[in-house]
Amino acid sequence: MGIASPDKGAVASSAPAFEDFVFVPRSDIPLWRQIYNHLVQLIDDGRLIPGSRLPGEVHLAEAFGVTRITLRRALQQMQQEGHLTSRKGVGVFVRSPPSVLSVRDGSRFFESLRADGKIVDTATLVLEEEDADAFALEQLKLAEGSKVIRLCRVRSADGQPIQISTKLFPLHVLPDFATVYARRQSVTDVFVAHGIAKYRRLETRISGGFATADEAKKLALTPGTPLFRTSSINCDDKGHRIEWSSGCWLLTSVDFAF
Amino acid sequence: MGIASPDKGAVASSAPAFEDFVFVPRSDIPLWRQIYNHLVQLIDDGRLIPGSRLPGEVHLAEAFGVTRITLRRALQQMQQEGHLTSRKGVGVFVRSPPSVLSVRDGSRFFESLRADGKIVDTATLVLEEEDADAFALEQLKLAEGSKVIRLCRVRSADGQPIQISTKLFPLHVLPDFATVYARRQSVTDVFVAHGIAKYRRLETRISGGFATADEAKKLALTPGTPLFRTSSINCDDKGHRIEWSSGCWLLTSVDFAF
DNA sequence: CAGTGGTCTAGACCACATG
DNA sequence: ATGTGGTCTAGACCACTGG
Repeated sequence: MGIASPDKGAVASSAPAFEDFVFVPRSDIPLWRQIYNHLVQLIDDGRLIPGSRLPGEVHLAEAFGVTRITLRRALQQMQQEGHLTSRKGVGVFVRSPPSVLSVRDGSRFFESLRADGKIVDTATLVLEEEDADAFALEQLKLAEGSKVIRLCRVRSADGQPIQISTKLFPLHVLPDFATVYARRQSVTDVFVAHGIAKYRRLETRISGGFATADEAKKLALTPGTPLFRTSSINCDDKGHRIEWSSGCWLLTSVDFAF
Repeated sequence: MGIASPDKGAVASSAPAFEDFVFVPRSDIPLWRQIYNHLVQLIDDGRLIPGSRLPGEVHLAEAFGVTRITLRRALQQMQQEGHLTSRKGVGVFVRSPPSVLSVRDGSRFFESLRADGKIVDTATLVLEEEDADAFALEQLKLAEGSKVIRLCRVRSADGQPIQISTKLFPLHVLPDFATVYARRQSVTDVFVAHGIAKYRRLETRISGGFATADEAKKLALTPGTPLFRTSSINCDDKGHRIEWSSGCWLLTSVDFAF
């Protein structure tokens, strides 16, 4: 499986997926669409696995017998749909999302993922205290001059990042956030450690958008790729707001259910 | 029909938006991106209004001083984001969605739209009785051999279609569906006419996808444009399922809130 | 340094919709 | 018949990444 490890040198051009393969162009379907279909098929069949590198565009174009521009039309479509990512000067990589995962109330995503046998990983990008700005004050209904905790994370399944999130918490409610979180890496555990055993969703919002350069980088996507944007507010059983959260999800990876 | 009369009058080539306009290319940003920014600006400023036609690609390319391919790169990006639609042999049309609208429980969308002063329109595409297939039986928990009513609609705001939906109803619960609906054009009124004053949402699902050729046509979009897909089930106060509904929404037009 | 993807040019032919 | 958008070719130069 030469293409499995991109760092090991051997690119997919020497892999079975692009050797002795037959590509018989038809005339009733655009060439780029046929190439697109062919590549999607390779991914669906598991002959191209997520994280692996494709042959260079020049080689691929030659293999399909088309111009580089025509080939790029196919790759571009696949990037828009989240199947591929490209890194300038490096190559094009398979970025196929691990099918669709269901999210019941926007909270316990990763249990269902683990149940599917996926290897789940959470990376903490930012964890800091700061003065609440106007937006934070409004969302968490805090008094002027309050401090908040900001937490930014990336979550991956099988090594493919599928969500980034930013959360804000009122510091005065969760004074030991940093300590507990450092030990457990779990927001729920932080709540429990502060005596908040139950909390409920006050509001959930879901909208759509397109990846900014920064989001694209963190999600290993091409800028402009469509994605879900969610934001939500949690409060404790007395109705006090204890968490504001916003996140970006791969459009093709999530299925929200309520 | 869908688009706000593109046939009427002069095209935008003779409109102020493309006369005496200055376009000074910079070297640190891709040309196509600068053209994209320029066009988006024109739409945001209201100098290009939804439904109007752009000058031909050849003329536009000349106006910007670039190749047609470079111009098309900009148009393509705008199509992906739902700002433009193209019709082969006809032209490119402004398809900017009427900002973002909030949907509280996935049901009373259009009141908020009307409150915004939008002109709302619902067109019925299909209304027929049919034998329930396996999927319909499962979703509505019907007995083998039941009949259902199928209703397909397109909803528009200010002449721009923003949603298509397909609904299934159990015929035996709503025997007078066709008659009442023909008179009122409202599903809620049909429920009321059958003694169902209150109903509740059993389940809502939201996922993402890309417009098929058929969906693209009905929504006046380019195939492959990203969109929301929703499906939901309503039941009466006794828990009997009375409606299964699925729909497609413009990604940039909706903001779901729960 | 060599190889990669990103951008751009200057042509061309086609299918399609409209008058 | 004309003009439109959709597709495709055959080149070219650049910025970036990696060894």
